[in-house]
Order: sequence, then structure tokens, then C-alpha cells
Amino acid sequence: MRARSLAEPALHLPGFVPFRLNRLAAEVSNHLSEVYRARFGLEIPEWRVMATVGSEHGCTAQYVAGSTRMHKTRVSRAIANLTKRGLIERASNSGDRREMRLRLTKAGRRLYAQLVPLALERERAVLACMSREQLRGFVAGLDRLEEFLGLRPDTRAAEQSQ
Amino acid sequence: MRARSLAEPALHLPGFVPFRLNRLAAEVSNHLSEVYRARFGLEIPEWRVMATVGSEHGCTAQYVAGSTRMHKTRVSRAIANLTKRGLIERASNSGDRREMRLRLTKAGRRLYAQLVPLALERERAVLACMSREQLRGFVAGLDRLEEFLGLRPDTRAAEQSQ
DNA sequence: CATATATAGTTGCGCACGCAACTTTCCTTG
DNA sequence: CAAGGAAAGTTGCGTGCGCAACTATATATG
Repeated sequence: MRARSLAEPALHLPGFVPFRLNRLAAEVSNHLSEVYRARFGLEIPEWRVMATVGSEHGCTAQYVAGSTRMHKTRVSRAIANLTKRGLIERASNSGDRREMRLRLTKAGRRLYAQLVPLALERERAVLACMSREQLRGFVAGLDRLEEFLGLRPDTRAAEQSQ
Repeated sequence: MRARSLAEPALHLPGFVPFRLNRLAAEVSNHLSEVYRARFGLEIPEWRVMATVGSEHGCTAQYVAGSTRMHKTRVSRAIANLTKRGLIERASNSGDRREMRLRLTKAGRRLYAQLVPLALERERAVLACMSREQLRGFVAGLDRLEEFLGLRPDTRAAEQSQ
């Protein structure tokens, strides 16, 4: 196709989208982690569980794993930590005794209420570097990629449950 | 303070951009890793070193760490592995004997020449889900975010070296 | 009703990672 | 030229992760 074999690199990492996504995601995570890590003693998996259970009351570990795309062992350990700290509680009172319904405890809801505004503020601060128009274009791309890659089981879930 | 307590989530993880970036980056990485992992026995750090050294002949470990934003120990270990496998070689013949100039060996160049087209093809396959216009918008957002977050020491480097 | 298969969640194990400390070499400043 | 500090890389150590295997419960099939 391209009589390019003897020519130069052909792949420059800083222009390679998969790499750029990784680097960007890591950087944004670092910014965020100052909030939930230093100020609340939560690691990424714990923060994700809190955020999921905080809005999907009574969901299962399986659901958390599916919607965050974390490995179920990672979820399991995060839940164990949060339970030990008294931030969430497990109830097996369902009809299916294999699964555990997850809920924030009172302390968990307090922490969640503190954490959420800070997290949203961090997001806002980063996205503020783009114009409204730029942001729309960027998010549209995100939407498209997620749909294409089969991320977002939530759209389906929303359609089903509502 | 409370006025919102009875209202709903306020933070829905699937719509939270930092989370979406992480999930997307992980997913794209998984797609890519099938190439360099299963077919060439390289992990992410090794692949990044190969890609960097492949286009920046004679660069240092420091440079790789800076441009990929990997921790220097991660880079160091990746280089150790690649050296053991005979894919890159270190030369301390510089004027500064602390740093090591990195180069692909003959075998390394062979592997690089095989790997690059496959990686580019994977990138293309993913990005093909967007229209030309969408892609432009998405990449513009990427550019903007990277600049804002101080990623890309390469633009500076390019200005200096060229 | 018994057996087989699947699913929710946990745990043992090996490994890669980041941090801090270290070695070696370079650069400064008196 | 001696001494303090900085930079390039490496290594010991503790930890979090993913894989595979396990337990317990639920569902399907003869």
C-alpha cells in the first residue's frame, strides 16, 4: 500500500490514540485521587463502589463489576474494605441467597454526600479547559466509542428497568 | 447544607468523564494487548519502550519515562526484560556515563517492523466507528486536555530539536 | 428426585507496580 | 581540588491485582 518500509517510524507514540487515552486517563485519575485518597482514604476501586452503590441502592457486587468493568475480585476486596470501615453493608435477604444487596450505611451516606460535590468540581475544573462546542464534540466521540466497544450495559439496564 | 439529601444521585458514574476515560482506555488497551501480548510476548511497558526507542533511536530511559509518563522503575524493568530478550541494547558510550543510549537490535527492528502495522491497524479499526468530522472533534478535545494537563513534553522537544 | 451445569462471591498464589533507598556519575561552589 | 548536591538507573520491600480454583446456592435435564 504505502512504500513506507524504509522510511521512518510510522508510529509515533504521542500521536497514537490508544496510548494517548491511557496517559490522559491516568493523569485525570491522579488529579481526582487526591480527593478520595488523601482526604477520605479511599482507593479507586473503593471510590467506584461507593459511587455505584450511592446511586444504585441495593445493587449487587455483580452489578458493580459489570457497570464499572472491574474484575469481580477487585470489587469483592473493595467491598470487604468498605464493609470493614462501616461505609457499606451487605444484606443477603434476597430471594437468591448467593447474591448480596449492597447499601450505604449512615456513615457511608455522609461520606458520599461530602465526596460527590468535590468529585464533580474536579471534573468541572478539568473540562473547563474546553469551549462548550469543543466539549460537545469530545463527549460525542466518547459516546460513539463506548457504544462501539460495547461499554455501557447501563443504557440497556435503564431501558429494561424504567 | 442538606437541601439535596432527598434528591437523587447527582453523580452517576457512567456519565462521569474521569471514569469514562479510564474505562475506555482500559478497553482499548485490552484490544491492543492481544497484538503485542499474545503474539509477541510483550507487556504494556515493554511495548511502550519498543515504540519509543523504535522512533527515537538512541534515547535514554529518562526520555522514555518522561514521554510515556511511566515511573522510572517501570521503564527500568521493561528495558531489563527487552535487553534479556535481545530486542534492545544499551550503550553507555555517551559523554555522560550515567545515562544509557537505547537502540533496537536487529531482532528488535524486525519485531518492531511487524508490530507497528498491526498496532496501527487496531487503532484504525477502533477509530473507524466515528465519522471524519466526529474524529476531528474528539481528537481536538484530546489535544486540548493534554495541553491543559501539561502532558506532551514532546511538543516542546520538537520545537527545540527541529 | 438426582445429577449436572451455571452463577455470586471469596481466597490462595504469583507477579508487576510504586515508593524509598541506594550506587554511580556529573555538576556546582568555595 | 574538595565537598555537597543533583540526576540516571537499579533494587528491596510491601501491596494490589488478575487468574484459577473453591464454596455455596440456584437452575436445568433426564
